[in-house]
Amino acid sequence: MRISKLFGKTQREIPAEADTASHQLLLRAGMIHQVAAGVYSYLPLAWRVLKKIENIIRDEMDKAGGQELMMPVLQPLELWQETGRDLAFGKGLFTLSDRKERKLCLGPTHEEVITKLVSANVQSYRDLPLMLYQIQAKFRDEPRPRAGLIRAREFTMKDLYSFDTDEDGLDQSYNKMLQAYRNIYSRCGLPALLVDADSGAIGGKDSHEFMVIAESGEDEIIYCPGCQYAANADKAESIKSKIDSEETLPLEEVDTPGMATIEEVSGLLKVPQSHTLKAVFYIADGKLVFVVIRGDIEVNEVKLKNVLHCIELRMATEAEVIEAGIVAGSASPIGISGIKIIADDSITSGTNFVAGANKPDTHFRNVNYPRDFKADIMADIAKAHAGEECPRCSGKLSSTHGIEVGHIFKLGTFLSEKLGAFFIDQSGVSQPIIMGCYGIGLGRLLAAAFEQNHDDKGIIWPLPIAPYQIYLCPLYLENPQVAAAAESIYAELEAQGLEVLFDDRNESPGVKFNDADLLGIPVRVTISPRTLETNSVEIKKRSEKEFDLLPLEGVAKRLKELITSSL
RNA sequence: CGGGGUGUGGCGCAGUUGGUUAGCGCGCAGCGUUUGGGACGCUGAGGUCGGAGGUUCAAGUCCUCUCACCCCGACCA
Repeated sequence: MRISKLFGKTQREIPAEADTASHQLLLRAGMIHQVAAGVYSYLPLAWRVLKKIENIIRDEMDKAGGQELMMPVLQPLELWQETGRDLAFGKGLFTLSDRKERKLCLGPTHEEVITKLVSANVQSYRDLPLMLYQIQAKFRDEPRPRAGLIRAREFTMKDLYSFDTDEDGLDQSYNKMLQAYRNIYSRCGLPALLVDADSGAIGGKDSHEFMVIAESGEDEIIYCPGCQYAANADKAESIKSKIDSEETLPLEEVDTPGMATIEEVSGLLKVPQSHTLKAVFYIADGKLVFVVIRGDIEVNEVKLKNVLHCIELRMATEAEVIEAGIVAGSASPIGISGIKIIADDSITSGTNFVAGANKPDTHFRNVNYPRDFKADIMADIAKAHAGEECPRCSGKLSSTHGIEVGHIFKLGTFLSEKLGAFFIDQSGVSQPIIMGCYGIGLGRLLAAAFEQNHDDKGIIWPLPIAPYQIYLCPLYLENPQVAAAAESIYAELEAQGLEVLFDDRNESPGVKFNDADLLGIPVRVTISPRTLETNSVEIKKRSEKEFDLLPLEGVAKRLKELITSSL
C-alpha cells in the first residue's frame, strides 16, 4: 500500500476529546473516527488490525470445535420478554418499533436467539455437544461510553455458546474455551490475566474474565502475589479479620447525642470500628432491605444484588428510610420486623458489638448475634480490599486496574428452560440443555493492545496484529537512485507476500520517521542516498532503538525470513 | 440520572467592558528554496462562531431554551 493513496491522515496534535492513550493514538494515527458517543468508524488501518484479530479468534474457535454461523442484529423484543432479560438489560437495550408497531431491539448479545435456534435443531443427546459462534456487531446503550473503543455502544464481538448434556460436558467445553482464549491473547501479543468474575443474576456457577493490566482499565482486580488468586473486585473475597470473642454481656443502652456515623459512634464510645455494626439501606426492585455489616467493612453491591436475586438495586434515600419507620443514624435490626434483613457473615465472629438502638441519639452496647436479632439472609456481601488476607493462602492481597478483554460464563439451564431448549437423554427423558457463553470484544482488544504497547511516539504493534509488517521509508525520493531502489524493493517485498506500507510521499525525513513511529509498523526499512552508497538499506524494529544495515541484494528474502521467524 | 466541563475552517486554540470585513498555529492547494527525527519563503482556498429564540442601533461576546460531546460518579452479560 502506498501511503499517498491510503485513506486516513495522521495528526500532529492530540484531539481534545480524548484523554486515554489508546483513544488519543487511535485518533492521531487516523485509525478511527467518531460518529456519535461510543460509535466509531474504523478506517482502513484499524480495519486491517481488526480483521487480523478476527482471523486469530476464528482460527482458535474452529480449532476448539466451534462452528461459525451468523445471527441477526434485529431481534423481536418478545424473545427478551420470554426470559425476562429485557428487564435485566433495562435501558441498555436499544429498542425500536417497526411499521406495524411491533417492538424490536438491536441485539446486545445473542443467548435468546441462539437458544431458540438450537432448540429447533436439537432433539437428542446425539446432537450434542455443540459449540456455535459468530463475530458481529453488538449494541448496548451504555450509560456512559468512554475512552474511545474501550467502552462503545456499538462494537464487534465474538460470541460463542456451548450446549452440553451434563455438567461434565459443560466443564469440558468451558476448559476448551479457556485454553482457546489463552491462545488468542498470546497470539495477539497481549498478556491477559485470568480472574474470577461475577456471573450476574442469571449466571451459573463459574465465570472468569481475562484482564489486560492497564492504568486506564475500568475494572479493579484484587489479586494475591503469593498464590494465583485473582478476582474482579466485584467478586473478590478476603479473609475478614477475626474479632476476639469475649463472654457475652447483657444489652445496655447508651446515649449518643448527635452521633450517626460509625466514626462518630466508635469515637465517642472508644470502641474500634470493628466492634460496631453498621446498618445500610437499599431499595431492591422497589423494596427496602436492611443490610447489617461489621462497622469496619464496606458492602459489595454486586454480591448483595446476587444474594437478593434482584434486578435493580440502589441505596435508599434518607426519606425512604425514615418513611419505613427507621431511626436513621441509630438503626439496628434489633426488634425490627417486616423488613428483609441481610447480614454479612462478618458479624458471626466477635461479641458485644455496638449497634443502633432504634431510638434517636441512642445506641446499644453488647449486641450479640444471633442472641439479639436474626437475619433473613446471611452471606458474604463484603468488599475485599488490598492489604487484607488472601482467601486461598493467607498472603496479603494487592489490587490493580485492568481492561476486561474477554468474559466466559457457565450459564447452566436458566435460558434453555425458559426458551424450551430440551433434549432426550439416553434413557428417553427430556432434559434442559446446559449452556455456556464466551465473549471477546474485538475493538476493545485492539484498544487494549494500544494501552499495552505504546511509547510517547505512538503505537508499537505486536507483529501478528500489525496493520502492515513493513514500513518502507525512502528518503529524498526525488533522487532517481532512491526512487528506483524503493520501487524495486517494494515490488520484491510484495512478491514475497509481505505486507508493506510504502511511504511514497515527498516528505522530510522527520515527518516520515514520526509517522512510522506513530503508526507503529514493526519493521522500518529506510533507503537513502547514504545507504545506497554502501548498497544497503537500514532495518529498524519499532520496538528497538538500534538499527542494522542489510545489503540491498536479497533484502526482500532476508526480511521475509525475519518476519516469518518472529511470527 | 447526579456533579463538572467544552462547543469558533480538517486538527489545536485566541477573541478585552457587546463596536468595522472573526484571528493565530498546524494541516490543505500552487510556486520556489530545502530536508537523516515533525524545514523555510511567497501566494491562496476554507468559517451560517453547535442550534433556536430574545435583548440591542449593533451579539462569537449578554439573557432564555435546547442539542451534542468529554470527564467524575451512579449504572453497566
